[in-house]
Amino acid sequence: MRLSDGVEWAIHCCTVLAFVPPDGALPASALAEFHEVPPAYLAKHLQSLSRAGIVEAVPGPKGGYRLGRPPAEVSLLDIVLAVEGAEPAFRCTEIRQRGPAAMPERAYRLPCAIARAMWDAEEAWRDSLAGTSVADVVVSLGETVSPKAAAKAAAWFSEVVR
Amino acid sequence: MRLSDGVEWAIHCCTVLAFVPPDGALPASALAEFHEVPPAYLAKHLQSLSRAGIVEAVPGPKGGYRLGRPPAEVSLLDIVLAVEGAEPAFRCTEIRQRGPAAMPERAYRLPCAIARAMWDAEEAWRDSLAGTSVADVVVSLGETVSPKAAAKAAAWFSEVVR
DNA sequence: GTCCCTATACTCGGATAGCAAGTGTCCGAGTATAGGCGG
DNA sequence: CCGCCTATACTCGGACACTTGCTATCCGAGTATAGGGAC
Repeated sequence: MRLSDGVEWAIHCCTVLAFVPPDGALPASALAEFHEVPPAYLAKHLQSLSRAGIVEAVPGPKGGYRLGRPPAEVSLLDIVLAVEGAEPAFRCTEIRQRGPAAMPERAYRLPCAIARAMWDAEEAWRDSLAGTSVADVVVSLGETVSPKAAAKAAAWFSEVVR
Repeated sequence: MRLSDGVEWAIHCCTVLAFVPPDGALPASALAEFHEVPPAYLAKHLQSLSRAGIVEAVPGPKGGYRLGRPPAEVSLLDIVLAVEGAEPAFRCTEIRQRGPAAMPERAYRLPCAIARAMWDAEEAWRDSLAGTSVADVVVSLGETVSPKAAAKAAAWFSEVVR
């Protein structure tokens, strides 16, 4: 099991976009430069965020991206689902309904106990992600990043924000 | 993000193996037939379980697999880690250390707040899986499977177990 | 000097190749069994 | 008749092709801007 690298990039981008004023915008190229990742590939993931309404796209010159709603209302789960898709990681293929001990279909009204256990675990994972917002992450970053680093990032930010 | 199909197969196999007496064994071919999955590919996953000590392999004629320890001491997490590998799903590539706002390496002693949030969620997932044993699953199955289905499976089982 | 128009340059968006990991398969190494042989 | 030996057949174990999905990229559609021209 492996999460796409795009998830990490998308979350980092959202934390940066949290500092963009509501009428401003930050181009994808700037975000790619800031994180030193392939611009075209990052753009692909930003499009996923845009489709999900997490970020808002502004076309044309002076355009770019900004958050589609307040940082406190964007959970990490929203971002993960937008990038990775909403399908569950565990997919029950109902192998219990096959083989020499198989029964008529109506015998399988109740969900498979194994699938239920796996889905419960996945729900715990999603709950944890849903309980953390971009605003929370920004606060945590503010507590762990040194003032010098914050100043350096702020200086870069003021040059590329619009 | 997607879990391998082998995880589902491995868990189902362990629930079946829970019924094998301590001095008995069940060949991989029988497990493949019971679940109607490719025998060679299932064998690959059973080997992973064997390496992890979850199942015990008995070579030669009258050989096969049995659980390596009591069903109550085999958690779903053990199985998932054996099949999928122990690497975390989220991998922090430390992109915060790159780009125009990067700082000297010693500025990054504290772990990335984003990675920490992702790992916390993953820990919740693992805790949930660790809290469910094969014995628990067997009990749940006993409660949800119809008596007729159980009898049919038991009949098949008594013919292939050794 | 002011307003309007047009050409421009920059943005996002979807469609297109390349590669790695999961999927599926095969053949070889090892062992308990079953049968045959000798005592 | 009993014990030993050997050949057999069945098991697991690791090494080899193939396919799906992630990784990475490019080009086209749309828009606010900036400059030039007309009034």
